[in-house]
Amino acid sequence: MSDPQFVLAARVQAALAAAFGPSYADSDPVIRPSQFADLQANVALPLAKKLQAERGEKQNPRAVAQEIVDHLEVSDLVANVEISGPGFINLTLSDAWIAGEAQGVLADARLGVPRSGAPQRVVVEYSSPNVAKEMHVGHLRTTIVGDSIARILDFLGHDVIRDNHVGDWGTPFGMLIEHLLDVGVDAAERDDSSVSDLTAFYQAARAKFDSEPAFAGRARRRVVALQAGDAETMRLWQILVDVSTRYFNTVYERLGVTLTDADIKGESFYNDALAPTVAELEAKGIAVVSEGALCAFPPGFTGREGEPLPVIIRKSDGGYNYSTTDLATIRYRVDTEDVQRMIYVVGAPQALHFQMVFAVSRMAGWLGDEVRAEHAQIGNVLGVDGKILRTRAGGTVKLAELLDEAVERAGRAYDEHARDDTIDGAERADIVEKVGIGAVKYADLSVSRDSEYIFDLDRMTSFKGNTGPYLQYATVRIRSIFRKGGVSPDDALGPILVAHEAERALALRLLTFGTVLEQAAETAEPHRLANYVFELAQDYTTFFENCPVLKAPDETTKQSRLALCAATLRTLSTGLDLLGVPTPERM
RNA sequence: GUCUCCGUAGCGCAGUGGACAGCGCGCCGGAUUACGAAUCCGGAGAUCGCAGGUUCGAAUCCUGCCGGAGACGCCA
Repeated sequence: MSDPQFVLAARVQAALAAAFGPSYADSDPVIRPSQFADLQANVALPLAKKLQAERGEKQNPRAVAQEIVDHLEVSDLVANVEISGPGFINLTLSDAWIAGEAQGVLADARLGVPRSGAPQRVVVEYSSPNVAKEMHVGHLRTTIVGDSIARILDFLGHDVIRDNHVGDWGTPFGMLIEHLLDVGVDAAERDDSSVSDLTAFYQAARAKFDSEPAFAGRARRRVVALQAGDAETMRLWQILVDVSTRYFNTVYERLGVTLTDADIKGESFYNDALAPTVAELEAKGIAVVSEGALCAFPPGFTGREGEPLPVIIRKSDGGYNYSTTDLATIRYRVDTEDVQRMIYVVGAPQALHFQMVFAVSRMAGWLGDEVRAEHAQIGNVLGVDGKILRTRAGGTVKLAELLDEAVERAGRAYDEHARDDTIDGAERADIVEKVGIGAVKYADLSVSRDSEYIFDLDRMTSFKGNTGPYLQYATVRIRSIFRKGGVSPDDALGPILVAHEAERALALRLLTFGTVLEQAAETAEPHRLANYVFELAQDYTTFFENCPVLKAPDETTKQSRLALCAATLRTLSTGLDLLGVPTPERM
C-alpha cells in the first residue's frame, strides 16, 4: 500500500514508541490530509493530555510534537517537517518519493491495490425485482449500487455471491396464473405483448381479481395448488418466471449489470426450507403463538402502545410470509453457503423489518460476531410531490423510458460537442448509449446511497460538472493524446518525475486509490469511489491544462508525462469499471 | 409511542474529532482557430436546523427540541 497516510502512520507510531515507550506503539497517530502541507500528524494534542497525567506536570503540545519529530525517521519520503499551530506536525512529502510510488502504481497490474489479506465470502443481495412487474426508477438505485458494491468486493479479492432475491412467490401468483390461462399460454411463448407488457398484464389480472368473484375464487384455489407444488400449476408459474427473467435480462444487459440467471435465488428457492426454519425456531423456544400466529419477539422492539412487536413467522392461516423467507435465507447462507458477511442492498423503508429479522437470527445463533448482516439502505426516490414513488400509484417513470430519454439527450449533446469526424454512425450509436447510460448510473452512484431524492430527469442526464460524461471525457482526452502521439498506453513506462505542481497533485492522488476502495467496501458505499474518481479527473484536467505532454520541453519530461497519463487512464478506467460506468474510447 | 434516514451557499450534494467547511449547477468576469472548450481559471455567495453537553479541539460524538420523508401483526 503506497498511501502516504499509512506509510507515515507506521513511522509516527515508531517515533511515539521511541520517544515515550513501547506502550505508545499502537496509538492512533491521527494522520490527516492538510491544507498547509500534504499531511499532518495531530497525535501530539491528545498525547499531551495523556502525558500530563503520567508525568504529573503540564505538557505543552508543541513540546510533545517536538519530541515526536526528534524521533521521527522519515527522511526517505518527507521533504519538510514543521510544527505549527497548537501542535500540528505538518509533513510535506518529497517529490522524488511521490514520483517513485506513482511509478510503482504504473508498474503494478493492480495499480498498487493489494488483494484483501482477510478475504471473506460475502453475499450481496440486490436488484430483487418482482416477477410479472415492470422495473421502475426505484429499482434502478438498488441494482446499480448493489452491482458496484459487488464489483468492488470482487476486485479486492473477496468471494462474492451475487444474489438476486427475486419476488417470484406468494399470493399474487394465483391471479397471475389464472390470467395467463385466460390470455393463453401460447401468447407467452410467442412473447405476445398481452403478456410481455408486464404492467398491463399485472393490472389486467388485478382488475379481474377485484371485480369478478369467480376469477378471484379460481385465483385463491390456484395459490393453494402452487404452494402444494401441483405439477401443472408449477409449469404455468415457470412460464411467468421465464417471461420476466427474459425482461430483467434485457434491462441488466443494457445497464451493464453483472447479474446472470445463475445469481437468481428468488423467494421460491427457499420454499422447502421454510418449515424446517420455523421448526428450528420453535425448538429453540424463540417462536411462540400469539393471536393465532407464530411469532418471535426480539427484545427492544415495541409497537404504538409500547407492546412488544412481533416478527410473524407463520400466519394464523398456516401460511408463511416474507419474514419467514428472509429468516430461511439467512439460515441457508450460514449453513450452506458459509458466508461471513451479508449485504442487503434494499430500500430504506425496510429498515425495521431487517433490524427485527437480524435480531431474531442472532437469537437463533445464525448471526453473531463471525457472521455479520447489514442493511445497505437505499434512500427513497420521491416524486415531484415529495412522496415516495410507488408502482401501484401509476404514472411512474418506467426504467426503459428513462434510459431512452437519457440516450436521446446524449445524442443531442454529442451532435453539439463532438469534433471527431472519423466516427461513423455505428460508433456514434455506441458512444451515445454509453454516455446516456453512464450519466444515469453515475448520478445514482455519486451521492450517498441512503439519502433520498426527488426524481429529476435533468439531474440524471446532466453532462456537465460532476457527471459520468465528465469522467468519460477525461479518459477520452487521455486516449486522444496517445492516439495523436502514436504511442500505446502500455508502452508508456516512465520513469515518472514530478516537477510541476499539477504533476505532483495528480501523482499523489494516484496513491490513494486502494484506500478509497477499501473504505467503499467496508461501508458498502460506492459514492466514496465516485468522489475519488471525480477528484482524480479534476486533477488530471488541471494537469492537462498546465502540462503539455506531446509538446513537452524535453524528451524526459514527455516520457514522464505520458507515464502519468497512462497511470491515470488505467486508474480512471478501473474506477469507472468498478462503478459499472462504461467508458467509450472516443466521444 | 418505537425505529430508520435526512436538515451544510439560491439549487443539488461531499466532508476520517483537527487549523480559514469543500465540490457541482446557476450567477458575474476571463481563457479556445485546439496534445479534444462535454474543458479550464478567477469572483460573489454559509449563523453547518436550534439549544445544551463531552473534548485541548465538534458539521462530525451524546442529550433534548424544531422541521422533512418513511416504516411499524398476519402484502412483499
